Amino acid sequence: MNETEEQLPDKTRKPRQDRSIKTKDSIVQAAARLFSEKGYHRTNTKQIAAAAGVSTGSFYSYFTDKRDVFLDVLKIHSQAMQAHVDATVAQLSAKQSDKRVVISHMIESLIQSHTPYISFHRELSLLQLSDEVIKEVMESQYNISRRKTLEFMKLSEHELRTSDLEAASVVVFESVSSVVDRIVFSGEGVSAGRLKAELVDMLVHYLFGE
Amino acid sequence: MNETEEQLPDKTRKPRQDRSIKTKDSIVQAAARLFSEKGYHRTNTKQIAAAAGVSTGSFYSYFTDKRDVFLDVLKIHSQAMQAHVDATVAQLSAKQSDKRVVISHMIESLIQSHTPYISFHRELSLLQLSDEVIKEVMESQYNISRRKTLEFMKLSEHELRTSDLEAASVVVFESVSSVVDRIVFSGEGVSAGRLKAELVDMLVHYLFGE
Amino acid sequence: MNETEEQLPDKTRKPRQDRSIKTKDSIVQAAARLFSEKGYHRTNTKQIAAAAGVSTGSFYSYFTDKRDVFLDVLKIHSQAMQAHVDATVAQLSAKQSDKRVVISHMIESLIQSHTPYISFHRELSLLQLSDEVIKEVMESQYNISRRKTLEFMKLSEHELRTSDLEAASVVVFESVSSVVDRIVFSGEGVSAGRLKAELVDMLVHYLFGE
Amino acid sequence: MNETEEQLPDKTRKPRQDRSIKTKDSIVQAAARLFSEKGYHRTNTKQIAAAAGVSTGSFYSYFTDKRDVFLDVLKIHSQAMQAHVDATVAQLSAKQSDKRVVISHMIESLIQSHTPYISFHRELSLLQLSDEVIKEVMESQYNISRRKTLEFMKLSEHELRTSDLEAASVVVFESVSSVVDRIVFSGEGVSAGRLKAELVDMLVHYLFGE
DNA sequence: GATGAATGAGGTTTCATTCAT
DNA sequence: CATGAATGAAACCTCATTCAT
Repeated sequence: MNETEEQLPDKTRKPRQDRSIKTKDSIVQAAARLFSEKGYHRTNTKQIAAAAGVSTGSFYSYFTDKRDVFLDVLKIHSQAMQAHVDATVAQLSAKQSDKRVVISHMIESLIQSHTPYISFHRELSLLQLSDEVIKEVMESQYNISRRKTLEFMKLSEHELRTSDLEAASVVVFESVSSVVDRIVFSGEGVSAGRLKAELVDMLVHYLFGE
Repeated sequence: MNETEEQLPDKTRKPRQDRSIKTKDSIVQAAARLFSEKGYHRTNTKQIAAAAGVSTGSFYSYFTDKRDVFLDVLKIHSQAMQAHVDATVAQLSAKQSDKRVVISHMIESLIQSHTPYISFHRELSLLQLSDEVIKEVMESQYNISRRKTLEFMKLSEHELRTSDLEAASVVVFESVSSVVDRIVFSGEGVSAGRLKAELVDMLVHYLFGE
Repeated sequence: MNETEEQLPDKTRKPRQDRSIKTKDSIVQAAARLFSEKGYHRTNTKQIAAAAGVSTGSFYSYFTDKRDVFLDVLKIHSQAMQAHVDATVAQLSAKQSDKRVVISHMIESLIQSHTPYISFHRELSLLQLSDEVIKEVMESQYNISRRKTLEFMKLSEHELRTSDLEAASVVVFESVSSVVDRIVFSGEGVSAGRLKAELVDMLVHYLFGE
Repeated sequence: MNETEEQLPDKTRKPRQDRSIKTKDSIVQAAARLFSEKGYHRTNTKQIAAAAGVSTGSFYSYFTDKRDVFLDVLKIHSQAMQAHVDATVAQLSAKQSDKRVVISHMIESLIQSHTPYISFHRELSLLQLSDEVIKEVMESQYNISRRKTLEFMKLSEHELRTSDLEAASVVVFESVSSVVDRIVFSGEGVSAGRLKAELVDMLVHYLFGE
């Protein structure tokens, strides 16, 4: 977990052959699963290698270190998430449904895309602290999401109550994220349906005032 | 060489002398600081002991392990937080100010009480995953906070738009927590004032519809 | 931070390569020597590793802990001992020599096989106390030896004075073991030859009455 | 566990007052019990002090170190044992019973005196290895016992078969000790009665030839 | 290339002993 | 004197990483 990045001649293999790509992918998959299940620190490289069906030696020919896989897992996770949300947005915009339905779908989609990564997500907040690169990736992640939220809101700009769209997008994004987190993470307590209903209600009233 | 654990006769010291109490306290303080600064996993017991100005041996006569101090830090942190919020609530109720002001003060208070623990808070979500005891402490923490939110809302029950107070309290609590987190955590980006203003606006419209 | 132990995925290494087998063996050898020289408690894993010419890490990839090597040393020691005795028995039976000579050879053989492990042997009685597994290994060890004594006696069953062969085999085994121990262990005092002569005399008179 | 004894000005208290004597005694008692139960190495000074109802500080004003109590325990143990045997001898000699009965009583007496120290006894063999002083105490112990055995045998010298009394006394002592150990130590297997019967039989035939 | 054995720094934990109160 | 808190050396053990085969 170096913070000061030096430029070493890159020793890791750039997969060009099919088999190689598959191997690298299986390592990332294995790592993603283990990180989700047990967290970054309680997962060791030997376990990742074993779960991916390769030797520890091989692990290190695909990744410089443990943090390196983590970064890959992070990227893949982000892409999957963004893609899912993009798809949903595209679908929704086309249909031009009423606000309440749009927001409701949006949230449902977020719950879907969140679910596979429940605990991985938690991990991020921790590592973020201690690693500049991860911090940046996360930051950019956040910004992309926030900007998307912003753009999504701009589609209905003339109908919005607030004039500070920037701040509003943060508030909306955070609120949605945290409630979705709670829905996905804790099975117990208040039901998902009720929480979602209230969240939608809150956003509609906040944004459109009606 | 024992396999079947017999009774452990002399475990962690229960402070009898004043000096002892002070030592234990200084260890908790040091741990709290280090956990906040560097995170749980990047802090080791030797560092905690050193920061508290005691030997590693002392550390282990007050706590069985790192997790054990963590639990104490967690409790103290929670108590401080709850106390701060309680004080704010008490003050606000007395003044009977208008909704917007009340919520605004409330959020300000949360920001204040959150600030000292910025990163410690992040840590929690991670550790929660893998430790049943911590999970329980956190869960109970969350429930206390949620119930307080609920009670706070009930003070104005007849004015509220929603009928599902339970779900509403979760949504409100999560939204406030996450936005406050963002305000406290990231110095950059949209200013605290603007975020707070939008958050207040969202809550007022959601809860009181006006 | 786990409380409920999950499956331990990657415990001690099972030697697959030749090198690995050699390493494991050299650790056992080193441990055997050190345990004999200094006793179990005064030998630590670092010393064992160093004596075996490997790192502490290697030690722990072959054995879970010190007790674990001890068990291996114990097994190897026992096997060597049994083999030595078996060889002697085989040789003696063939020759059909007179009782006094047979017993004398037998004891001589025991002295030979005992010698390399003088103090290691002492250690056993202690550790036995506190470790169920070691207790069992020792118990089974003892039973094998006792049964062999019994079988050896049965070869001359019709000539024996006693009718309680079971009890007799215990008494014979214990007497022989302890006197052999004394012969091997303490260089000083009464000479080995004289002790052996008396031991033989005692057994002959006890068993065959003449 | 120093091997080279230096002459330090003795800091430990020489108990002159009653209370002091009682305290020292209770520490030795506690230590004896714990050593027997868990062995020397698994018993720590804190436990001994606690079991004796004193502070660790007090422990060190009565004994220079852990080994020091051990030595005391050892001495007391020996004395008790010798006394018990002496008493038995005195009683037996008076009665002038027949050989078989005498030996039988003797062994019974040894079993009685052994029982309270079963495992403590095992411990000795280990520590012996690494501590010169303990070695000497044990050696002298052994010699006293052996000499007593010798003297006991001399009472019937004219009836004995052997001419090498010295060697015979060793063989007798070792045989008796080990079989008694087995009787006391392992409750399972062949019954005490049968073992004792065979032991007596062996000794009688060996010593008196009949 | 792939393998898995080896490394060793760094973390955790214990406990005999000292010493301030 | 008694107390028990404090000490720290020394043991234990882990795991990211390297390297011989």
